[in-house]
Amino acid sequence: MSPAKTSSAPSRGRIDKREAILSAAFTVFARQGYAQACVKEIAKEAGVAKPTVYNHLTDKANLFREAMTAAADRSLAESLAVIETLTVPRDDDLRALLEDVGFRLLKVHGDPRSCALRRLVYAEVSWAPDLLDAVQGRGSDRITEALADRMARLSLAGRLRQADPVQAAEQFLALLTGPVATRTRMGTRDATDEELREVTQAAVDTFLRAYTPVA
Amino acid sequence: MSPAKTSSAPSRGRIDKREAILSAAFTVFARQGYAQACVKEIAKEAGVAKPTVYNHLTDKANLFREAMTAAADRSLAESLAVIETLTVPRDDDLRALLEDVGFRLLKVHGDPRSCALRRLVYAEVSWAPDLLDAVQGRGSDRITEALADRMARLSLAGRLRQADPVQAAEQFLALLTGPVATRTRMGTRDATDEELREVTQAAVDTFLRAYTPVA
Amino acid sequence: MSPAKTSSAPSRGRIDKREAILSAAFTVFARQGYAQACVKEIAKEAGVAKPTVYNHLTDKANLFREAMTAAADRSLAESLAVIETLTVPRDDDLRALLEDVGFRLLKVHGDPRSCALRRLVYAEVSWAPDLLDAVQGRGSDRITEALADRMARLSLAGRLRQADPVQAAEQFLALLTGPVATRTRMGTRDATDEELREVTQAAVDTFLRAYTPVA
Amino acid sequence: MSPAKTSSAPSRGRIDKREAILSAAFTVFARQGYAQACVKEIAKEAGVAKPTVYNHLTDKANLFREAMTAAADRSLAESLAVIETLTVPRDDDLRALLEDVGFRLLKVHGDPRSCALRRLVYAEVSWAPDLLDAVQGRGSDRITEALADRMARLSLAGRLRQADPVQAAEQFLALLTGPVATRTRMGTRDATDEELREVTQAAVDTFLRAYTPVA
DNA sequence: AATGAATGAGTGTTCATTCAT
DNA sequence: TATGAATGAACACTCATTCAT
Repeated sequence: MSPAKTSSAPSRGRIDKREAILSAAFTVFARQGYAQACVKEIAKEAGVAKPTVYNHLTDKANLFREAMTAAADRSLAESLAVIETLTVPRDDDLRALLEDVGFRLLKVHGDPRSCALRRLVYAEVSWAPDLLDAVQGRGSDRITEALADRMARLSLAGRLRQADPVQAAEQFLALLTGPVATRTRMGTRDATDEELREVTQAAVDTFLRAYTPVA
Repeated sequence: MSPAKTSSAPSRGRIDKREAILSAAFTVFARQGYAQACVKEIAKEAGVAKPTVYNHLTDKANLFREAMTAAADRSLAESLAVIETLTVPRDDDLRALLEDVGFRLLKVHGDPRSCALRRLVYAEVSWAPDLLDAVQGRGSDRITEALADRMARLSLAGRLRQADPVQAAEQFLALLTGPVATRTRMGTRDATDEELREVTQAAVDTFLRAYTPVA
Repeated sequence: MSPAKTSSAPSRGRIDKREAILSAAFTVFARQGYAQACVKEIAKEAGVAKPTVYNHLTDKANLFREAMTAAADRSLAESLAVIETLTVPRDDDLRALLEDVGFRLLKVHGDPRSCALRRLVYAEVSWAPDLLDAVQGRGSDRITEALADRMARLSLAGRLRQADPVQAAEQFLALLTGPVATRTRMGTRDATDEELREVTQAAVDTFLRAYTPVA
Repeated sequence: MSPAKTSSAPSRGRIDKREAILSAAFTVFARQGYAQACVKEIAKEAGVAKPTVYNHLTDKANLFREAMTAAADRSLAESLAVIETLTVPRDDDLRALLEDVGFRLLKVHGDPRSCALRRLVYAEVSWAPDLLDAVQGRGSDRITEALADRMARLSLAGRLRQADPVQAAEQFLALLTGPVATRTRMGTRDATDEELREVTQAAVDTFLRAYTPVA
């Protein structure tokens, strides 16, 4: 049997290799930053020869961009999956639901790969401003929008007061991630689940105090 | 007679030159990032020869650290000066005061040099983790603490409800800076004063809804 | 049935492909020089895949040699065809005949492909000295010899004075091509037909002054 | 005593090093051609480190140009010195004088460095067309002009017939160098002095037959 | 016989750093 | 003390060449 017949695709090997390179690239870039990372090391990490990297991805800069957007897509998908679960609750326990969603968002947000992604964008945005369109455009913005959608539904259902849903979403996210950022020393230290719970509870508490309908 | 005895300090020329180098270094690092910046260009920007940079600051890495901490000190001082003005107001207009302080904090936070500083810390923290001690230690942490002090006083004065002042400070800052970060695309776009006002008002509004005493 | 049996030769497709590769190679080598030319581009120009080039021609160096000798053969044939027309004229107009032959030799000599060929030989002769055997051996030398033959006949016929026919041929060619070389800036600029006519007339004039029988 | 006080110039070391590099560069380029030559080898030949080459000459291409023009200047100076000696002879022996000048021009022309220079210009002119302005402009053209000046004087003195002096110069040079070029296989083989004498005599003979006044 | 994919070797160029002045 | 000059190490990128299909 010839190797790599794991899938039915005609040239699965090529795709696998490309993805292996992108994944290795993200790992190395995350470890060393863009400029310090050298293509040779990325190639070694991916188990291919250096020119193969160039065959597939043209350029160090392009390699960087592709690796970043791939990582951003992964990260976004996880966050959206969490937000998906924020529906209008049947029983009265909105607080528990928000805490659950908030906690899981923080877990995704604090995931090493997410932290590395944010750090890299921040780091290299000055010479590659299109990273923002590729990463923030598919990332934070769409997260805020998705969350705003759910906030709007909660308002319509009378579970939150009438307010700009985008602003509510922004603030909910800010209350979650802001405090965590300082505590994890910008993502260089892991936060314990207890810390995350604590921050989540504080965030949800403040959020509900500000957004619970008065009636 | 030695040159440049224009001031009373024992060797003022030396100090001036050192500061010129540090300032030039921050400018260049901010423009190009650590790895892309080259000492030659920093030296040119400072108006000295390359070896002079080494005479004064031993190392590229050390030069970076010194330039960063100097910039961090400047930035921190500005923020603390703003927080200084957050006293317990005599009249009833706490909201106006918070909005004023918040707005000015955002102005400092959004200053190009502050943005560059944050970006650089984020960018290079992986290989220079002591940057955080030097920058965040003297920066965000002390800002949060200083703000927490004032929050505590407002609570004691009955102007805010009883609550953990550190948490209140963290959340106040988060409500301010979180939404601004996404809107300015991580500091790569300037925010208009109107945007800043709007975010400030929303932040203060939510903050007061959550922290006004119930009585 | 194998494809491309349009001709009677046993495997005409193969020959066609080989010639396509050689022609493409000469074009690319002429455009970029040996070292700067890359096999990939030659393959693209020939409309085949890179390994096909290797299948047919083993090596870059060999590809070069084959392309060069093919081009040299083409060029030589043209020159010889011109010299063929230099017969002993029946009427008295030797001058007109020489001018005609000279002009047509210059046209062949100044043809872009001839210029490129000369440039390439000159350029790469240091590492591929056998190019000279392949190109000059079949080129200039045989041209001189062929021309010397006709000079000898003209002497025998009493139309030129008694002299070493090889020397006469050499000098005739030198008087033609020498002045043209400088004027066309070594073949990088085209010479107008007027310029060529002028040079030819001067060459023939000098030649006839020197080689007309005294009687 | 400190080293390199051989001359009075303030920074003679720098100039020496630059010239050493240029000379080494010409040697290596002549041996290997532009593309095959590698800067590392040039540096080794010059006895300096590779970056020193870049400090002095910026670029491989620029290094090439500078080395070529320097060599062209040397070569031109030698030829002009020879032409300088072609004055109107007092006695009747114009033939001997022309043979002497012609022979010495051929020696210069056939000098290994001159041959290498011509080969390199021919080789690389396609990507560096300004080489022609730098080399032919200062080279062949000025040689032709200088020789034409002397031809004009000889005509005025009645030693040559009235004729376009530029054309006479061009043809004289062509009659000398043309035959030599083929015989030395484009400068890859040395010509013996006997061969050179022979060619010179033939050239001068033909030239005088064509340009001696009829009277 | 022809190709897509992969590779090892090698090049130009940059830059932090040191030394002699 | 400040500098011009020099260097060693490193890196992005290219290309001729080969193998499996």
